[in-house]
Amino acid sequence: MSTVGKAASLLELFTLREPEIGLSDLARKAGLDKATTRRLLMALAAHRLIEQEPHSRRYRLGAGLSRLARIRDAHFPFVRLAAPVIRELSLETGETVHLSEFSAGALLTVHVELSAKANRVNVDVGQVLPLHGTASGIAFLAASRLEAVSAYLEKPLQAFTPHTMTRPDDLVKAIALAVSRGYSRGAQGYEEGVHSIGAAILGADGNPIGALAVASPVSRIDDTVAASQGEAASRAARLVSARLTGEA
Amino acid sequence: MSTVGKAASLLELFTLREPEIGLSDLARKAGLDKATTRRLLMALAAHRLIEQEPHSRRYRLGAGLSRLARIRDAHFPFVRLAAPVIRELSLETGETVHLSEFSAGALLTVHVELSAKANRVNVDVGQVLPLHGTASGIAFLAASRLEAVSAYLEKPLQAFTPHTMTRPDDLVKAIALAVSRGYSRGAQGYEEGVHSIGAAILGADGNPIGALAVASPVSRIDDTVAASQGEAASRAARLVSARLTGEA
DNA sequence: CCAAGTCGGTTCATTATTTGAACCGACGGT
DNA sequence: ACCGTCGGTTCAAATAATGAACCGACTTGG
Repeated sequence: MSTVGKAASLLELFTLREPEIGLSDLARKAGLDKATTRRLLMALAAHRLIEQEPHSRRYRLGAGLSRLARIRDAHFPFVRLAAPVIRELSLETGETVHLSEFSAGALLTVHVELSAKANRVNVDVGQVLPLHGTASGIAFLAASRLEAVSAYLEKPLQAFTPHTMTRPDDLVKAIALAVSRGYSRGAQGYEEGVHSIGAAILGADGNPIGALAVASPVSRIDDTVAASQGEAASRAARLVSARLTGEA
Repeated sequence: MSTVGKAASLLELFTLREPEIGLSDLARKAGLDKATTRRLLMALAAHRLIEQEPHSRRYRLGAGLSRLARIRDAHFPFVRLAAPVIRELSLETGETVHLSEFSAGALLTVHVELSAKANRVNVDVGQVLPLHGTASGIAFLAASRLEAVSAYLEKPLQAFTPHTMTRPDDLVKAIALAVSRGYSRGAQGYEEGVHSIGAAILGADGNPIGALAVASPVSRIDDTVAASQGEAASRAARLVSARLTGEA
């Protein structure tokens, strides 16, 4: 792996659950030498992508990241415009709703609004969703150009649960159904017990840039509920798309 | 420079004014070879820190940055907690107010609330403020441990305008004054025509972690106005500090 | 309609940077 | 007093980064 890749991997070790990590721990988790890890951290710190807590000497993500994220957000206000719609959809359905953005061949979860119910689906910001295993992904593929879909289906597809669709034929059918309905429906393709309704969000050029999904415990879902969630999700996705392209 | 440093420099080329940049342009601005630049970009893109617009083939900051910034913000909610106070202070004073966070020996501007007035001071998110040339910096130093101040004053101090204080003695006096008043006052030390009132924001351990400042055109300021801005800034900074440490 | 300049992207021999085992001193349990 | 681990450092060996030259595809303008 390139040195830059290693440095980026270090950044990715920091999570909501573990936002501060010591040097040795970091080296172990990254599979790098301690000396190497330290050099990388110093290089990152020089650009404020990493900070070191002066007291405990542990490392954490740096202020430069907030800065860069703000520049990106000002130019590409995906989360900012979508967040209120996501919240509204979560309130309307009473379920967890998450927003994801296409990046490097997969969907990256960038915003989550959790259900108020005790029995709910929990999704973490930062989770990477495969296109073929999630409702969001199927909805995304259904909105993609045909050649992009074919290219994706040619690669081997990993199974995450016994229910994950890995045969291209099955996926083509699921995608066709999503196209006709305007939303996708999937259950337990990525995690057991989770039912999801997905809808794609389109950019100015008509190509999909992300997706949103309503995630519920399977026990709470029947066809009627699914259909109503589908309508709501589809409506929300169209609203976000419209706002992104300057309409509405 | 380390390879990682070069990659980080590439990220820093993206600004609010120029959020998308082509390969050749990027290489020129960074002073790197085109081939090198491309390799770095690919490594960054693999970790979603950079994206490439499929149509124009230009590069922009990636979604991974939003993700990392969110993790950092959840752990260290500086901007999130301070933003409403900054806005309030801006409305109260009618002037531009900016918030900065200490990082790697300087203050990094992380949030700005612009004055509604036509003649106002403009500050950009991302601007790096030196500790000795700005009111924010003096306020920060005034709240720092003495040894940290001495260490900083030992290094040579760059002059940004003819008014920049570069003699350690002058700075020690300015810092002492800021300590006694609870806020700092400075004019044109960093940019001509700008008057600033700064106040430090303290973390849980009592050490400063950043600062806020009210920035006005010098023409609008007299001692009375400055004193009232000082009181307001000091109050706002204490409120942010309290919220950060969980009080209030 | 062609020539010149640009763009994004690629190649591969040369070169410089990265790497990691061993080693500090300091700290915290037992 | 001992052991393990911490953050951090060193330097010869190994590996990854580098950049001049080259592509084909577009734009521009004479």
